Amino acid sequence: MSEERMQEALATLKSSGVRITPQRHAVLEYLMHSMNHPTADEIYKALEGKFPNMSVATVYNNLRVFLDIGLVRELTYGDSSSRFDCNTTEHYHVICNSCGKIVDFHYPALDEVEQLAEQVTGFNVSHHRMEVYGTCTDCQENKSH
Amino acid sequence: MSEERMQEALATLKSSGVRITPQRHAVLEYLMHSMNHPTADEIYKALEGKFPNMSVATVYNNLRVFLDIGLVRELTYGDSSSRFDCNTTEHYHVICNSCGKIVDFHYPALDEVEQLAEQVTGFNVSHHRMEVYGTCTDCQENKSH
DNA sequence: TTATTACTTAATAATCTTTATAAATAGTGT
DNA sequence: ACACTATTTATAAAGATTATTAAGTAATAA
Repeated sequence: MSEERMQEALATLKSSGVRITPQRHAVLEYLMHSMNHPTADEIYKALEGKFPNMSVATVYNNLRVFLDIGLVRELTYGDSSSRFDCNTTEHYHVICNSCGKIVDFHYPALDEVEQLAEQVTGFNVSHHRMEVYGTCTDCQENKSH
Repeated sequence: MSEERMQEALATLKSSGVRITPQRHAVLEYLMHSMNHPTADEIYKALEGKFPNMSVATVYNNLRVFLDIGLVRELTYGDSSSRFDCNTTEHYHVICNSCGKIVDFHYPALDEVEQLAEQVTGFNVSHHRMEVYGTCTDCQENKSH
């Protein structure tokens, strides 16, 4: 299942004329298989074992390549570092105010919002993003103690 | 009109036991009267003339105070620095992919999304945010040349 | 196969935003 | 006016990201 997506992504890269290097492959693979929207640093740390000499810049470079092609999305929240999400299926995020946990949340796309925004502002709308904030179950329990 | 909001904000500060210093007053005033969701640095630069010795830290300190009291909201987008919005009336933002312009967009609050998110994830939901992205009218024109 | 070229990596420095620290200053209540 | 404490200032420090440059590596053509 996620193998398919991986093959598809590799094909997209190839057709965009992007070389598939071992480091690039590893970053993409990590993104594909990770469910927690990692930061650049988390990716870097996770691949340290496999690529002891890899530079942080390489992670950033490759993330930018993926971003440009549209393979991944960059998510910026209040905290200092960006997170990267390669889940291309439409979904929203629910974020814990207290521990920062991010949970995927499926909801029918809000097309009518985009349409109204276009009418009201004259923008040529491309997409939207939404996040819901709250306290996750773990943090709710911790607080009650 | 915005004078009322200013008075109201000052009252909120006072009742929270926060001192109203000239610098603090100026930062708040600038936020209140600015319509373009400024960054901390923009605020700093704008007040440089009036307060030649003001420190950047002062801007950040005051912004945090305002955030804690709930007078302003912090907006984090893809670009490097946070923006600050003191418009407390509920609204969403439409952001230009090309020039970064931010336009306010009024739409009935998506309460049902919050409710469903609560049910599905078990979170105790506090709020949500949404941004619509696209190309603004100016950038559409520029592209067509 | 070899050479050429362009792309990619790695190492490092630099930049930029934001936060921490400590001393000086200024508000506020008495 | 005095004392107490919050706030400002100046500076340094931290952290994330980008720029730079030299070295390495894949793709392509001769």
